[in-house]
Amino acid sequence: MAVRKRNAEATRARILAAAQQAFSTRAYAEVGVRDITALADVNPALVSRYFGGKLNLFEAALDTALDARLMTDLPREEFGKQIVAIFTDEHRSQPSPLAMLFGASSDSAAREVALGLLRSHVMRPLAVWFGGEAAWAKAARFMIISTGYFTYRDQLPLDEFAGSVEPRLRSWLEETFQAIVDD
Amino acid sequence: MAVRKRNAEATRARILAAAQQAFSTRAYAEVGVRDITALADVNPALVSRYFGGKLNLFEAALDTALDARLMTDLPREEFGKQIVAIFTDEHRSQPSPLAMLFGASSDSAAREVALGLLRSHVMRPLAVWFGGEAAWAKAARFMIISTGYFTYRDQLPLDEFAGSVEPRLRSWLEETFQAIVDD
DNA sequence: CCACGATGTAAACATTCGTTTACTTGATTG
DNA sequence: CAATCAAGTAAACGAATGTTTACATCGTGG
Repeated sequence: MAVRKRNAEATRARILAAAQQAFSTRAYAEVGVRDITALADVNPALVSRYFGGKLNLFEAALDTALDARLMTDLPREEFGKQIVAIFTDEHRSQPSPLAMLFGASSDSAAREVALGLLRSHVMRPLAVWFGGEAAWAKAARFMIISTGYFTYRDQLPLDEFAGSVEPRLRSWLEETFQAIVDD
Repeated sequence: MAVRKRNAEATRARILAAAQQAFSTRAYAEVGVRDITALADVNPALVSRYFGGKLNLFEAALDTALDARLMTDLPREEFGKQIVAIFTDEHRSQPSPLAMLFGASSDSAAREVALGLLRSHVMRPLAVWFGGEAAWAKAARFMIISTGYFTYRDQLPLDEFAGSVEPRLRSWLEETFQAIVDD
C-alpha cells in the first residue's frame, strides 16, 4: 500500500466506495472482503473495524446508494423514455444500486438486508409516487421489468444486452415503463 | 442412511433429483454438495464420482429440467393466460427450472453454464417459435418479465408474491405475455 | 520533544467448502 | 460357495472465507 496520511474517516469512505463498486459489479457472495480492501488499497482487517463486518458493509453500501428519487423525480409524461435512458446509459460513472440489490439474492443474510432496503428505499416511495389503488401492483410491475433487464445486463450478461440496446427492445421497454404511469 | 439395495443408476438419479429440488429453491452458491447428498440420503463423495463435481451436477440438473416445449406447446391465442397459470401454479410438484437458472448468477462458473443452456434450451426455441424479424427482441421481452417475476417469487421473496398473485398484477402479466405473441 | 492514543498492519484463527483417498461392504458371476 | 469388482463410506485434505489478535507506527497534544 502506498504511503498515505492516516485518516480514519477518509479510509472508511475509501472502503465504502470500493464496496459499492465491487458489489454492483459482482454478486455479494462472489465479492470477498480482500477484494474490496485490495480495491480500496487498504488492510482487510479494517472492514471489521470500521463497519463491523462484511454484511454491515454491504448494508451501508446499499443504503447509501439506493435513492428512489432517481425515478420519482422524473416528469411523469416522459417517465418511460427517461428511465430507459438512465438504465441503458453506457457512460454511467456511478455503480448501479439495483445490481447490488439483485446480487444479494444468493446469500441468505444479505438477502434479508437487501429485502428490507428494497422495500423502504425503492418500492414504498415508488408506490406512493404511482398512487391510486393499484399503487403496489404498479410498483411490482416496475420491479419486475427492472430486475429482468438488470439481470441480463449485469448478472447473466447476454451479449445482446451489452452495448446499445436493440431498438425494438428499447421501444418496448419505454412503452412498458410509461404504461405503468399512464394506467 | 437407511439400508438400500445397491444400484448405481438409481443412486445417480436420486442425486440428480435432489439437486434439481435444491437448486430451484436456493441459489447455486448457497447449496452445498452436502445439502444435496443429505437430501438424497447419499454419501457426499458420490457427487464427484457420478457427476464429476458440483458444477457438472448443476449442469446435468439444469439441462434435464429445461424444456422450452413447456412454453412453445401452448396455443398462441392463449399464451399469456396459460403461461401465467403455469408460472403461478401453487401446487406445482416439479422444481422450477427457471429458478435454477437465475440462482446461478452469483457464481461465475455456474453463470457460464447457465448462460449456455439458457441460450440453447430457452431463448433459441422461443425466438424460433415467436418468429418474424423481431423474434429475438420478443424472446428478450419474455425473459425479462419471467426473470423479474421469478426473482421476487424465489430469490428475493417479497411477501406480495407469495401465495396467489394480486389480481391486477396477474392481469398485467397475462396481457404483457400475450402481447409478445400478438405484436 | 516525547508519550500516548488513534490508525494501520501482518499473521493466524476457526470454519466451511468441494474434492480425494483409502477403505469396507455387498451383489453378482463362474 | 467363493472370488471379484462395483458401490458405498468415513475421514481427511487443501484452499478460501470472514474475522480476531497482537503488534507496529504515525500524528498530535501537553
